Amino acid sequence: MGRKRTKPGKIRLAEVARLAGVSPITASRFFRTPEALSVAKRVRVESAAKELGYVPNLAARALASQRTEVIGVLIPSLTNNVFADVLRGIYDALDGSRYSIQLANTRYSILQEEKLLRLFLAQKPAGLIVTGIDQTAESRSIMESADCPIVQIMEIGSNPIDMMIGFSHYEAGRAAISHLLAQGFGRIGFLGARMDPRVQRRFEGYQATLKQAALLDPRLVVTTTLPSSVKIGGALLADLLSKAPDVDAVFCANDDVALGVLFECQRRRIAVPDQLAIVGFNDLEFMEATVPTLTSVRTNRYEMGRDAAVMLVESIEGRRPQEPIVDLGFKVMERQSSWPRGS
Amino acid sequence: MGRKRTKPGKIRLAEVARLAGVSPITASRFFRTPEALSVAKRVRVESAAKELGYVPNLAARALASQRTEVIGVLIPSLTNNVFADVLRGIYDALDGSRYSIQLANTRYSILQEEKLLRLFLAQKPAGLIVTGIDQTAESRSIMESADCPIVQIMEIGSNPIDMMIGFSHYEAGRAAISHLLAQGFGRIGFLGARMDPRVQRRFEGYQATLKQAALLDPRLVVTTTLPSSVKIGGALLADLLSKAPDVDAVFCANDDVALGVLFECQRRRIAVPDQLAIVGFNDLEFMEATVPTLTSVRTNRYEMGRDAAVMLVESIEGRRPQEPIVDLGFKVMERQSSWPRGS
DNA sequence: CCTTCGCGTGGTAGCGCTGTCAATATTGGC
DNA sequence: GCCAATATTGACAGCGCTACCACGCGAAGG
Repeated sequence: MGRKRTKPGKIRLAEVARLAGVSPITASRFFRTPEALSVAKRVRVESAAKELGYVPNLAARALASQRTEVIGVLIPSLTNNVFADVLRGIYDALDGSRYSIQLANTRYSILQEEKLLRLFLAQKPAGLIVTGIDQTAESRSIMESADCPIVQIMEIGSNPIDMMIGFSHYEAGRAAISHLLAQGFGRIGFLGARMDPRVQRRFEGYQATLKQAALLDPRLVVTTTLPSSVKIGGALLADLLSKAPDVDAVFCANDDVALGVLFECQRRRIAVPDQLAIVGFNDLEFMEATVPTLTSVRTNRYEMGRDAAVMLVESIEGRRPQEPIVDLGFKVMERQSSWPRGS
Repeated sequence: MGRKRTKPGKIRLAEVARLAGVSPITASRFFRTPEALSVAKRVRVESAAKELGYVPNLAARALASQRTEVIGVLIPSLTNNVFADVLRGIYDALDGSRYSIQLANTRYSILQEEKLLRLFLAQKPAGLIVTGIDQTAESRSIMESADCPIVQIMEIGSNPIDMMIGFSHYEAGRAAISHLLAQGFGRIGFLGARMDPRVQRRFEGYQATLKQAALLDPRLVVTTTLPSSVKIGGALLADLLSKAPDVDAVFCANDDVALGVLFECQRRRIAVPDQLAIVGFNDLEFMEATVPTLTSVRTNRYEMGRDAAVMLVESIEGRRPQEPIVDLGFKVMERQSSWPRGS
């Protein structure tokens, strides 16, 4: 019958309470709502906990309170630099807080995302950060009925599940093309890898802007579903040049691709920007170190992660932000690779 | 007195057991040691669980069993591509397994690492993956008394805490320099950023090899504690050229730095490799896409993460690997940037 | 002086699961 | 056909913490 599992060396909350001369529940409150204790007891419990080296048992806490202090984070890729920055923002914001992070990788699959969502929500996280706005209908309904705050990151749209922080990839795509048009380029190609929903929307911005200028030409578009990489950038450019040798500028949906394009130009002795202008996307660190420096659309990835985490925590703790949708914007960083023709 | 907290909609193990017509403990065993059940009951419990959509409560399981199925991972940086690959290996290996990952970032601080170690171990993880072999004495003793398997990754050394997987950065540094010597270069510089312990050991390999060849010259060494980046690569080269204009090759402790060096060469119209050879480290994806292609030391990062996770799981489940130290080696990828002089 | 209020504190009873060990079915050996 | 050995199953009592409620007390109000 039963067992004697209690290890003698184990320091439990009860021991702390005993040493402090209070009831266990009072000691418990010290760790959750210290302001509810009288100053005297607060000090007593604090020193007792310190003396015993007490560390709360999170499993017991989770079981008793029916919730955890875990924030689930779903991102599509661990390799993509873009998400590394977002993650850094999230980790920095949550560093030193009571919350811990549970990270999972959807591999750009909304079905995988749905599966992970079920897995996460079953453990009652304190909050959730998910990437993008293209969840399955099923995922949406799971999240809508979840009883924790949720922040969608990377993009903004019109109907958030709960909260949202990001920017419009469509408008960013438009801005990139408007910049090239303003610089005097007219045969503007599009090179896209992966073609995930966000790349698609940049592409839509590209299309809309060129259509408006009556300069849209499907022969100028080369895409692949392969992941973006420097190498693929070279291949995409090679493909584009064979289809449309008169192209005078390319908008690359990723900076990796833009870097690959730059090297392909070097390989083929195509002058940048005189023969071909290049615009990338995300403004990764290397874009201002290349020769020539590469124009790119800067996105605030670190801030996105950081602010998403802050919004989430505020919301968890009952201080819901006024505005559920935060537009972090973007900025076209104009560099040498898109200098006006013949300047 | 007490409370009625039991939500009616909640599906617990007891419900599954009732529907399956078995005792709760038998249902419990189905999820842990299904082979211990008779086939008939196994089927009954399985279909009952499916019908009810039962999801185990991990907090309760952790509390009752006094252990978790969480694998803690401590890495120094979220930004560095190198760790992204390692992480991908870990996540891939653990995908679909019962284990979940708890990731934390030490920011290259062994004190921060010690703090995180305490935090992690207090929650009784199933296993731990830590980066490198340079823990504090305190950290080491904490880990040695932990009752879970631990894998140190990225490097190998002589006295593992438990298990180890990586390669010798010292030997890798030696190999890079031996390659340059073999190609006929003699004034070989070293450019290092961050100067974390692993970079230090590559540097030691550099020094030892050049000393042996009587070609070591402290003026050829330029380092910074700033994080590695493409931009810093250019700055380091500029610094090196001002101190030692006769340098004919550089070994960059990171590929980012190597890329920055390449661009700085383009900026200064220094021919690579005719005037300056370049060798990088890690063999990131872009190294074979540059113009000229860049020589680098390939390290098996994905495999390192993957195999570390596999070793850990095997060990957790009682199948300790024969050999606690796994050397994954490295390979000098010889490319255009280190072609022999005048070839 | 008594009532009302709210603060600070404590008692009790679980949260949902599993370790231990005993009890029962099943098998094989002679 | 009987007994020991093995395979299955179940009862019980927690794991360490917190939700709920109750209670005592001093201050404010009448």
